[in-house]
Amino acid sequence: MPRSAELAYPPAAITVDLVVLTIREGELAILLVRRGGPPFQGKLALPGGFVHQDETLAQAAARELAEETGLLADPEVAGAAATRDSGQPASTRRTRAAGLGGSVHLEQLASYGDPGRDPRLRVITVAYLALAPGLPTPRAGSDAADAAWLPATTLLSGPPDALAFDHHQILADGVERARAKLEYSPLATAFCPPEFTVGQLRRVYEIVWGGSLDPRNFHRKVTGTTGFLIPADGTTTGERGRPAQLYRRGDAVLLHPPLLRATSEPASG
Amino acid sequence: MPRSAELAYPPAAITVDLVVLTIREGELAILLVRRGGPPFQGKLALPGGFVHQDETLAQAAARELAEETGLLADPEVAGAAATRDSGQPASTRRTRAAGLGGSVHLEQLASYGDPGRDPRLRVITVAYLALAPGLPTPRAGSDAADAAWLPATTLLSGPPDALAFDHHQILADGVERARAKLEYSPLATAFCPPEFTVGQLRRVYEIVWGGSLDPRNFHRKVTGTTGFLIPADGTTTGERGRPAQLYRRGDAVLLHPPLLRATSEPASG
DNA sequence: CCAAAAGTGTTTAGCGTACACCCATGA
DNA sequence: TCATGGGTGTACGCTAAACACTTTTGG
Repeated sequence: MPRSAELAYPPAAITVDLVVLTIREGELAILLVRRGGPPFQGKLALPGGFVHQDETLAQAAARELAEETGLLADPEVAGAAATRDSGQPASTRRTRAAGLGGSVHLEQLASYGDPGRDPRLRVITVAYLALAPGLPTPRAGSDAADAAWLPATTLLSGPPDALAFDHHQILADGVERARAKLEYSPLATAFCPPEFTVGQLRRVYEIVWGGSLDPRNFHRKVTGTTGFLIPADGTTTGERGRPAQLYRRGDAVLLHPPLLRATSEPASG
Repeated sequence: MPRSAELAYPPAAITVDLVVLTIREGELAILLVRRGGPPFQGKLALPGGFVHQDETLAQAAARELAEETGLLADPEVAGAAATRDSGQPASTRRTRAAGLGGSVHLEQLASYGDPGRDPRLRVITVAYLALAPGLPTPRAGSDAADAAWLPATTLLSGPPDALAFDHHQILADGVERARAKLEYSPLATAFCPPEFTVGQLRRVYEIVWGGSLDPRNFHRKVTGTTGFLIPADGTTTGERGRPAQLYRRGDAVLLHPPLLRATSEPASG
């Protein structure tokens, strides 16, 4: 009857870990840091850190994201207002304004708390998934001197112990979440700059899903889904081929009907 | 730089809370307990408790579920093998064999950790969603003397402070997860006994989604989706109308294509 | 002119929807 | 015989897939 044992709880630490995905050089890339101390010294790991006493989980994730990338996040879940940049704890780090995308998509992924996942003490980590437009610099924030973008698919097919802790599993869950949400949400626009073309958006789908889509049908599909895309003024220029209409992401939060990947997908897994 | 402050972490407690859903008397019902002590004394709350030192989050959820309902769970996420009934901590509670469903669907829902959600101390709770076949008794486990099944939709439309803590939000998230997963997964079978008819399955969809479905088209749809249903020997008898073929849940984990609710759903939310 | 990318039109096949219809049982 | 629920057949409309075709740029 643990219910009666008030306040007598087993000690544990709470951290947030970030699966930060972007698209770089035609590949799905993830932000990783190299650990400077034990455990798993020298190994690659997801960026993250302890949750402070006075902040929500979403605020902690947004703070870590700002510290590692200099990007401002736009949390979607848990309803917490973590976009406010005041009330930050005294830190020498200034949260740099978002370079390309205005704000980054940030949502809670899942929690991981197996005993022994951290050899030092019981640590429960709440993983967050962040999607950002392609960042040109391999390391953005000065706080993340050891941060680097690595190809996500290469890591996924590699050995699980290439990453510290259970971060390989967290990465796999994050990529799978992103792949799934492209189907029924306008999440792909989070990988794009504020104004983008249908072709750019299609390339996002192709890279994340790992296939090819018919440009003509894709164009009709996304432009025909109300709330997905809003035409912006102007077209591309200086590119090869015919100039393309620019779009902004619409206010739709769900796609009806969804874009389905691989109709030949087996019904049983 | 919290990274260098090893082991100097803010103290917090980790709990699991359960959104246990079933279908009783033609309604979606949730298992709630009445709190016997502060805070929120006398209020209804989700069943739950502290995570023990030597157990995974999924194991903690399965243990709490067994203590509250006497049902054995079948965790699906986080890959943890919590189905083993050996290695349980010394407890006077025997996990009673599942009465109707063999095992209960159990999956991680989300984590909630706003500062102040528990006035006593910082508590991060990992919520789990459990789906069970209709239980005839309003209270199953002797450990849950104050447990009762309440209509979920009534609670959802009621005031948020009818439940303790942020449990109204957790309940809402759990119900929404269940509703969404009926579309693209065979999850509805978790509300059914091991052998069931297409009509029973359809009633699950109608109750959870809150509408009516064409019995003829529903029948063709679910029987035509490979891996969803496996015909069992025998048919129903003693019921009104023509006897119905019995089915068992298949091994499909995803439904392709999904069953869509409300084609008239607005594209923007 | 040619290559490349954007965008439109058209055909066809598959699926969801609506509903007519038959089947098998209890009362 | 009737009511009730199970199950099949069929016509219609919408959508996705496939692909021919035009448009508009850079080289």
